[in-house]
Amino acid sequence: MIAMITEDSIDTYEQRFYNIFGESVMERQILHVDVNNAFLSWLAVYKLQNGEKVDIREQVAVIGGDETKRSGIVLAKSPKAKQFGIVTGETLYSARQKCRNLQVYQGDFKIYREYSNKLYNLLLQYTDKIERFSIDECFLDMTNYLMNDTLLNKAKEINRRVKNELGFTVNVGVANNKLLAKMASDFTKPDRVHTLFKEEIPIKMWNLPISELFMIGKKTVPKLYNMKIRTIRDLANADKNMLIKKFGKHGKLMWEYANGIDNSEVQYIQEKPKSIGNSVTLPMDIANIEQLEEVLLSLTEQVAYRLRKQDMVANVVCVQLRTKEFEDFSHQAKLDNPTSSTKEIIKKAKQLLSEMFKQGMFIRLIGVRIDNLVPKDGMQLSLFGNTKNDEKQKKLDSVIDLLNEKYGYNSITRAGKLKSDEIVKIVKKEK
DNA sequence: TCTGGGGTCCTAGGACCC
DNA sequence: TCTGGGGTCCTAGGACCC
Repeated sequence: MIAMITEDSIDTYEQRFYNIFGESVMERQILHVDVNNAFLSWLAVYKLQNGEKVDIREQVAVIGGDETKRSGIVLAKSPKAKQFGIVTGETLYSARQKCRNLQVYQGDFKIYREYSNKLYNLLLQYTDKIERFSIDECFLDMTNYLMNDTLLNKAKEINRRVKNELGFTVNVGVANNKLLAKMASDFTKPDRVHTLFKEEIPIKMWNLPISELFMIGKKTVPKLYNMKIRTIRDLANADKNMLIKKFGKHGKLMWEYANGIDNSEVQYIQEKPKSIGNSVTLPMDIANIEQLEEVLLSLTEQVAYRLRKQDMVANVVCVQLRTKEFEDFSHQAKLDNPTSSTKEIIKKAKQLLSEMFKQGMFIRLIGVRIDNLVPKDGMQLSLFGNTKNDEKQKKLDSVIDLLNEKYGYNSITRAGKLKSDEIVKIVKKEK
């Protein structure tokens, strides 16, 4: 029998899907809620609620970093700014070139957190299986929470209620797994509800360019283009084993995603962090290791404080440098014993810095990250540790934490530590 | 007036042990 | 004197996400 089967027919899709997973695939009812232009919308709502007359969402406006701190990039844009071709991540300088009278506003993370929590609390009325994927995105597992209603109706209700009750708009993606729900919420914006069920994949998803697929970034796109893979359809129809050979695990993942396959669960139980980091672009390039050590200490204190608040200890310390030429380096090392002590962590961090730093380097960014975190109560006690000194250090750390909590972070400083604005002064003076 | 900061996961290569 | 693989741990760097 000769059958005419086009490559992208629904039949081949279904066939492939069941060939791989058979009947075992459990269909779940998933929503993805994505705040439209989150940082800009939230600042707009905050301003309106505090007496401001103009809605900055109606302006040609962006939320930007701070150019005086050399972090002048676009973090969010209004629809009108988008019309000028302004994109997230580009420099404010470049954005201004595209639009002469661009309005630039500074962001405020306190405001973001507040509105993010309001959204979360509203969503909790629909299901307690919510994964906070980022500050402005949530996955909802609605599988046993539909109450004789349809998933689409719930999505529309959430979309309407957020707008009416919280004052900003969201896109809601409706699907049977997380990947498809996320792809759906990304379709057309703002203030929309989109479905992406299995049978809709060929029409709604496969015509999109591969760059639109979740987990395909700017390094992978040109590689796929060289292989004549340009649309998600091309990728879905590509040979899976060839992709695995070329891209390893990532190849398998992107083939599955192109075919709409994703069996991951909504992670509604908040997991403990696996690493904690803090980094800063310096106000000006620094070529002096003593000054870098001062900054490193300041960064490390915050990291260790956050670690202790989690009741965890770290096994690995990692120091990161970026030169003025934008070259990135990092060195990491295991700690002798898992610890949350600022003193132990900074000791290792300084060793790593001196390993990496060479005379004549101009450093633009410095960062510290602690890794391989484990819960404190599960930690192994050191057989040879100096218990008395350890106890003393622990008490010191906890007193500092207490003061930080009471009077705000950075309320007290250890001897030898300079705040970053003082570093600015030093660097300026030397110039 | 160029180019943020906070994460997670993966890979390749070297050291080391059996 | 020459020649093995398998396994684990560690580190540096890179890719991706928001």
